[in-house]
Amino acid sequence: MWTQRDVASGGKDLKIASWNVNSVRARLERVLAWLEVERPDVLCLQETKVVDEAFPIEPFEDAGYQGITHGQKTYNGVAILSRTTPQEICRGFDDGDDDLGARFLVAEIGTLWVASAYVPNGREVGTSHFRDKLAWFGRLRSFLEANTSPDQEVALCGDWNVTPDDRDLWNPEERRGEVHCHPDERAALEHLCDWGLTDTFRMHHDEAQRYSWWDYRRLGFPKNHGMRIDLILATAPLAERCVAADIHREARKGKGASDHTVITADFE
DNA sequence: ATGGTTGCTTAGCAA
Repeated sequence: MWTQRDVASGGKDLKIASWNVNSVRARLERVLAWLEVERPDVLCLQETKVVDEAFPIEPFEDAGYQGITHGQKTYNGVAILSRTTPQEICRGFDDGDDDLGARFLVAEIGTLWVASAYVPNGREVGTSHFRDKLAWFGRLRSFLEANTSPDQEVALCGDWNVTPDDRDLWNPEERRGEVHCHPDERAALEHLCDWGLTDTFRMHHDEAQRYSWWDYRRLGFPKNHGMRIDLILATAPLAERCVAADIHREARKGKGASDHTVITADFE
């Protein structure tokens, strides 16, 4: 697969990015400006908040990307943009159960599998929304078991709506047991990763206080009161090539930002 | 307990 990409990208490296944009139409200029500078090979989007027919695909094509989308009106919505052709593999889990909105899309890019995932928020511990969130992780693992293998190169990118551990939020004591850091959510994420996935950011960074999301309402960004809930997870054959991973805090600055910023992982 | 902000859709929901 690297041979094909060598031709397309002019190098052997692969850069994957993931961004919960909180409306692709509201964020279009900001995302395009970032793409222009960083030129990732693949960009996964979440919370596009638009039906497929109205997704602004042309400006992305003009910037050199092809895209596939899985959207809906008003809420949710995911997309995968790629400098080489992405072949759609699946939208949703195809398990006959309620989709809980447009939250999951898988593409094949060369022989690499890339997914864009928007995990249900869960709202409050103890609610049906929270139970659906936990179940969603199990459904994702079942999907992976049925459709691919940890021996294949797979990148799962998205907004997981879970902090993997206490380093990943600014106020762990205050928030203990609450949504986004409840033990059951962390266990659900861990169980998913036990299938054969690695958090690429933690391969390269041990430090706390590196966040991918800051609350609009509490004006969390200038105080760096946030959470790291956006992750790029990779199977071993891909992870062993991961040479860098980052959170691009600068893309959250200024007016007109999403409440999340963009994250990347680089593979050699 | 509630507030604060943002986006979509237009008063209320979701985050």
